[in-house]
Amino acid sequence: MLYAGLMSAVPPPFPKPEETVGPPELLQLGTGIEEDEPCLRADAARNRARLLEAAARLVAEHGAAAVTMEAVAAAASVGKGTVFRRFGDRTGLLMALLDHSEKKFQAALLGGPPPLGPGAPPVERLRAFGCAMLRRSIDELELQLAAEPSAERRYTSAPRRFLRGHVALLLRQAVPDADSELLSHTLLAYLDAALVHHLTEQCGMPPERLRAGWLDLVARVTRTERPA
Amino acid sequence: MLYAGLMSAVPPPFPKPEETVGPPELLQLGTGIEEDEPCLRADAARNRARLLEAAARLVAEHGAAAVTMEAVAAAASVGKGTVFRRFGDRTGLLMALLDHSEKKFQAALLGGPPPLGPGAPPVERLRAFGCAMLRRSIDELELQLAAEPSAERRYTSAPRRFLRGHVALLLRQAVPDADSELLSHTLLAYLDAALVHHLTEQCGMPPERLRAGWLDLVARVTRTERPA
DNA sequence: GAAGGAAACTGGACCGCGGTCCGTTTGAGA
DNA sequence: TCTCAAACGGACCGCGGTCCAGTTTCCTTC
Repeated sequence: MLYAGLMSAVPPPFPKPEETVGPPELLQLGTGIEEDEPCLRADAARNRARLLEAAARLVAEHGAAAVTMEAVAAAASVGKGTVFRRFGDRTGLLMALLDHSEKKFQAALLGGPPPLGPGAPPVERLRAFGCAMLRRSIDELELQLAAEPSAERRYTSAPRRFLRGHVALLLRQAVPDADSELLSHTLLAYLDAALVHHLTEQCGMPPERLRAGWLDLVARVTRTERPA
Repeated sequence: MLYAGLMSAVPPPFPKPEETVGPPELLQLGTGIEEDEPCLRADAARNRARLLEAAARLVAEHGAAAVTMEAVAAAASVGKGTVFRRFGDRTGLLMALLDHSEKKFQAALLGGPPPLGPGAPPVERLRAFGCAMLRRSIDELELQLAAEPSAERRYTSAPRRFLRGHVALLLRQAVPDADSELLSHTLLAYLDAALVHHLTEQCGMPPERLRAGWLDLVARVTRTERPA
């Protein structure tokens, strides 16, 4: 019984931190550029903005490892408890930092021009999706790595669920006979930030090879031919 | 400069903790059942054994979350520094706990009976490999999850490198025209402990479906037909 | 527009754990 | 027996995360 309390999901001390993106499976696109969470008290909104700005500055100046909760709180002239109340934990803060580019990407998938957005055949959209993800991963590698949730929560974060839903949707159209839910996990795994980091930084693979690998993978999984 | 020292790989305070398995890419099979690391002073070997036994007991009695370095040290009547000297960090300790089953699995791959071991056609060996991995993941889920290294080291741990080498080898035989290095990462990702945990525990998928998904994935990747 | 009260927010003391350091002890070869 | 590298152990540090007493905001009611 010594450690009994450690394992159960205890209710958080404050109501609820913040969800990075709309809860269920598909987000509703807003006006396009809205920044603040809707219902936030004036002081809370101000502190939230200051915290994000301070965190971004720390990342830019000292790298993601310098983003300790205490440092961010101090840099924003705010108490430590406030940071946790707003973002839940360190991962939540880092994910909030990535949220802007995340939202933009989701908008491009849902309403942007083809082949990334709707209008192109599904296999082509899959190809474009992977290439865009690889670009994004390479650009924001450090932050994406630092923001990686613990193993238990890795597959339940809102952005992840959205991406998976998107890929599964395209797969259902492209290969109706397959278990598109499982296949979508496989495809997304190829684009995982940690893997991309390993291959590019630690193995020295050129991004071009990763891109070619993605096109090949899509071709095999959908049993189509690789594009010319 | 405030955090300059945090990012570089500092030399460890003691010579070198311990590698879970032979360094390069392929392990050399020993007599089959050797337990201790070769050159270890008597007191060190004794403490190592006591630590592993204490850790295993803690896992069995209170779950992997109860395996804190301090608790293990105390349970083994040993200093905290000793635990770190022997195993490097928490991940190292947990991986050492998994080492026995790991070694057995590697032996089965290298010298066991087909289709897991050599002798069967490569595609068939791939199928068997995945099913065996799924079984193992499901059995040791908690420990495997707890032992997951940080994102930076996830793809460089010795067991991981071995498994990847094995899959890449089979892929080279089965689909010589593909980028088997990249494909092997994709296949291994399907068998990742965290994903298996998510699908079985959080989504409630029956293991049978995962197994079918693996067979389908292998078929697509190798451009073969699913077995009867 | 003033008053008042509940809900939300704040901030810093506090805790436990992973990881490091360094003075002390011990075991094995000469 | 002597010597010294190796191993030991516990004090120490920084960080993520929690708690709670005090403060602020906003909404309702007059």
